[in-house]
Amino acid sequence: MSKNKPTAKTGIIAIAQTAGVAPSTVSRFFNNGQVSAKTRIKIEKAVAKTGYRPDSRAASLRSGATNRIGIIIPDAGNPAYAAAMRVFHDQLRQRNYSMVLGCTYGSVQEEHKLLQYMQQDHVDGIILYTCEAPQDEISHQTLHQLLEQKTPVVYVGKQNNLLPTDSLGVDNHQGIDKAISYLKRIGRKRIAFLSGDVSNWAYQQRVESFKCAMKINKLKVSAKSILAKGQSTVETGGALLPVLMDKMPDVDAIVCSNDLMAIGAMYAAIQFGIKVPEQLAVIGFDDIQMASLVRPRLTTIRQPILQIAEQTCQFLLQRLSGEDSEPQSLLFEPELVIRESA
Amino acid sequence: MSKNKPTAKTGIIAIAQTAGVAPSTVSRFFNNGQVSAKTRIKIEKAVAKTGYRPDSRAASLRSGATNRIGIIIPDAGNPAYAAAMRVFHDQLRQRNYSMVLGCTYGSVQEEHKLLQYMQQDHVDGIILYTCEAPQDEISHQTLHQLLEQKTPVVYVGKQNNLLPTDSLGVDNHQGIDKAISYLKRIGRKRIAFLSGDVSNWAYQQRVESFKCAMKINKLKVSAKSILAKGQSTVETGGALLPVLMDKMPDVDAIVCSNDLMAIGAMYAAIQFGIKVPEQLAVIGFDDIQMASLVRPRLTTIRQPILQIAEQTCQFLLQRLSGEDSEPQSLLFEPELVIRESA
DNA sequence: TGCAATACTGGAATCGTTTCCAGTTGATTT
DNA sequence: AAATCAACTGGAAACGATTCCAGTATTGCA
Repeated sequence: MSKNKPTAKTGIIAIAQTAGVAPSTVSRFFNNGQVSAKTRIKIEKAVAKTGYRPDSRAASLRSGATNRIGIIIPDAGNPAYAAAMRVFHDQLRQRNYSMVLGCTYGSVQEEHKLLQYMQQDHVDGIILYTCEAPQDEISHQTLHQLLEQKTPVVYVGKQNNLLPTDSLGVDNHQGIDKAISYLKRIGRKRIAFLSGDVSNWAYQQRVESFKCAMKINKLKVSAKSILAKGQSTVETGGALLPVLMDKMPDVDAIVCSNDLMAIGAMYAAIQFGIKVPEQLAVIGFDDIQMASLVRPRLTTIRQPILQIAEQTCQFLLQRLSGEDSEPQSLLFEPELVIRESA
Repeated sequence: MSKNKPTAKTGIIAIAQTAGVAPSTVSRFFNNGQVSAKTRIKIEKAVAKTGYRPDSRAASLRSGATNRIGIIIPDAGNPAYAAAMRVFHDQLRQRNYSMVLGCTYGSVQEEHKLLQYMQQDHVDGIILYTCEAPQDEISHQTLHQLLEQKTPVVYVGKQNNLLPTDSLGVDNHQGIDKAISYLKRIGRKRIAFLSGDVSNWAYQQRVESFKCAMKINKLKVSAKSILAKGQSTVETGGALLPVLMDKMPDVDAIVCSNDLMAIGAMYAAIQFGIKVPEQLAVIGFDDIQMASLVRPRLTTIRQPILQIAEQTCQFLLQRLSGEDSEPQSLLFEPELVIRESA
């Protein structure tokens, strides 16, 4: 008839029992709360014996915080994003956040699914290199809920003026314009634009900027001079070049929506016996490391990738520490770095 | 004196109340359990009204499964790992797993911390591109616990014969040997080896393999011919080349522990006016995409990166689906792909 | 119409923490 | 020596789902 408690086999309660203290005390011990030296030793002994570690799910269920940051990028294989990832890692890990990564590969649906997942998973914050154009708004409601439950989201690549989020990006229009002006200045007139899937809004915007910049510079732009399909990779760049040459044989310059494509296109051109930059000037976008490693070195529109990534963390960390000011927005100026390909 | 329940404001209970059913029924609804058409509609309506989504933390606390896979790699910025990441993403997302990424940047301590974190976070499985050499075993106990609580871990890059885990990797020794033999065949004799930090076991092993292969090929290897420091990047490769030239001015070939370093070293050499491959042959390791994009194209020891990554998922998914067979181990054969740099 | 089998459903216990609230202790002050 | 205060501790109620068990409709079949 003894009323012996069934001696828990697991968790903080087990530790508490073998240490001879209350569960709440063990909890305090782990959360740097104050415990007397005596109990500290007792608990340490019990922990060492059992190899116990607290279950972060239970902790976060009760406390609310997960110490997890969701990061959504289009493609982990693109060096531009990989470089940003490194910055995130350095900044976040040291503050004891872990990162949940999702890649959209240009799919707006995937982007939305990822966002939903992260909502259910209750990440503490989200960094979003979005693909979604302002008009589709597929993810709008999810984002809205996220914000409502005080999960900070920072937008990289576009501004979202429908939602109160921090955002930052690069001035695509200005970048493209610098490239076109330069090309015109060196005497190129028949300029084409190569882009990957315009399902990625940033790329779509660059296409628009191209049209616009051409107009401003009083250059002719036809349907034939814009190609946009496939993934934004070296391979696609290489594949698109011959179809461009076919449609527009007299082209004398191309600018691409990113460096990967530019490199692919440039090498394809060279393989066709076209001289770069003499017969064909090539300009990329991003200035990834590879741009200065290819031969001829790639002239490109530089985005301050690292700087953007750092500022992104800055914004996020501010919100995470409870700051509740107006949403901030930052637009970086791209710079044309002239190397050998144009 | 009415005994009115306080009408929950949140969670599955709230939904249950507004739909007029029991919490357990709502749970069944979300887990594709069987619910009658009538209740299904009621619940759907309630869900739509409130925008409710289940909290995966609570779910996983009770059910055990998190649907989360931990991935630990040395460096997300290295294209070799980025390529693998893409494979993981494709394989795992489609099975509804999400990925928690950690980068160790060659730190064994960080590797251990990441592992501990993942244990506390109760990931369903772990893919580990380990840095740790067999002798340090810093993470051994954590790994042991993980395995004990039935969390499958698959090792990439080394075998761990102390623990019952699946593992796979590439035969470093064979790869290096192929390179050295080839260099000897084309008449190179004064061969040096450039590596990044040997805190990464794979790189350390490649250094050893180099010494060994030189011996086998009856070539002289001195302390001066092996340089190993810094991160395994293009920059380090570039920085190490001049110090090598200083120590060993008559060197006529170098092999590097990865492509990034090889590319850095190669360009640095060219910049010094050294002709590649005539005066200096350069061979890399990995065969990342960049290898065929630099000029001269890089001769390198190819690892079947994608194939390894796919097989890794295969192993993991098998374990995840409950398979309990003997640990498997797979060693891939590297292949020397001869291009222009050697 | 009656009876067994089947399909749903509700209630309560549980997962492993944190956190609030109310003691208990021991030291310090008057 | 009584009173005040801080430091520490224990107990119990959350957090939000899942899951078992038992109970009630519904169906099929004779």
